[in-house]
Amino acid sequence: MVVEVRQRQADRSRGTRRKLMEATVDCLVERGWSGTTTILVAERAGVSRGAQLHHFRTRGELVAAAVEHLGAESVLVLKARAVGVGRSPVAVVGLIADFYASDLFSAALELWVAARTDPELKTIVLPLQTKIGRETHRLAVELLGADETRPGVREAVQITLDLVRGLALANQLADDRKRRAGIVRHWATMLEAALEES
Amino acid sequence: MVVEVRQRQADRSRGTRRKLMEATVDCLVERGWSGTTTILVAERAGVSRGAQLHHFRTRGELVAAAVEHLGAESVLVLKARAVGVGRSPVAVVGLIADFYASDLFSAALELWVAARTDPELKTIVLPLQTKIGRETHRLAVELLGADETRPGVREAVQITLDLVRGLALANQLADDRKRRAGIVRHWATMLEAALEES
DNA sequence: TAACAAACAGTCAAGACTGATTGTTAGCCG
DNA sequence: CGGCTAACAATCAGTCTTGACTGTTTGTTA
Repeated sequence: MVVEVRQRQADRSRGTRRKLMEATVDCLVERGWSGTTTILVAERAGVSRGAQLHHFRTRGELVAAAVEHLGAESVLVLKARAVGVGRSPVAVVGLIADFYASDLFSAALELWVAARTDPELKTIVLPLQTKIGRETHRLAVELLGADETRPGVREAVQITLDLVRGLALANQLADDRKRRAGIVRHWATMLEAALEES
Repeated sequence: MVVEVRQRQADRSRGTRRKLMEATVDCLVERGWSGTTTILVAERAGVSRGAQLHHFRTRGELVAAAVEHLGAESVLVLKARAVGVGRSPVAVVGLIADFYASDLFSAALELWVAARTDPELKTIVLPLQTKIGRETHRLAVELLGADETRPGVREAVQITLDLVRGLALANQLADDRKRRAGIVRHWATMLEAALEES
């Protein structure tokens, strides 16, 4: 019984933390970095301010946790979507481009930009960004079935990722889907050639 | 005499406004959007708070003016740098990529991201962004000596611009110059092929 | 069952930011 | 020379955000 109850408590605790972290991400998407206040997060999470402060003593702590959460979730989402996607360059580039056009990226972008001028945030975001960047690269290589030992292939994959980030940027202020699709298609063709080139 | 003095006054007024707008851009670069407070801007500009409020009654007014100023300056800077640059794709792509890696872009990015969740700012930034995007595209076409009537050329130029924006993003948190140079070189080769392809 | 710990709720004071109000100076006009 | 206006200065009140503090409920251990 003792163990069970402890489990129940731990579960609840974890649930509350999760709700807070997810509410933080939601706020980032809806209100942006400066609009993400602790009060708003608590309200959105349906958690009292006291409970919030119990779990995350400062805004920094909350954000740090949210960043980690966001990073983990991003990778998961991307991998999940990758299941069942064709291996053709168009499909793969489209997949990644669409992912970068999602709300998750908007939230990440808010953190990214804020981290530039916020040292505390930077120490959290920078290493995570590096890690996610690497993982995304690896996933792209895998999905494309690319052979990185061949000359130019590694660069082509890098171009793909930098390009989709640029496209994602253009998508922040207005719906850029149509233009994006055209560019994705065009780049996919070039990428295919680069991958197959002997 | 009357006219002269009026002129002197008008000059001073314009100078103060300019100082305020430039200080706003500086603050954006150094402190980010939420760190750009009216007080800080006034201090940086060496202008009293009263004078500031005299010229720009609200924060919104100040920012709107700064955005316009930034836009105009960006185009000028880019065009100025373009003078005397070789017409080879490597040189042109490098030029644009370096420009997007400058402080001016950091400031623009702050506004860009903030505008996503700030309707007032959005109404200012969006049209200007469209305009600058078009001008940059035109400039790139001109510098590259590209013939947009040929198939794929327009898309190749668009890819170039979206790519450099993606690269600029990666450059925000850490100095990415080395990696960027490699990608620029690689893409320039692909671009050259795309432009010359009959 | 009594002592204790963890989760949670509500209140409050300090500090920051914005914008409004009031006062001052320089130069023109009649 | 006195009134008048534009530019500028200084102060102040209201609002928002943060995090500290105190109290309450629920669960745990001896």
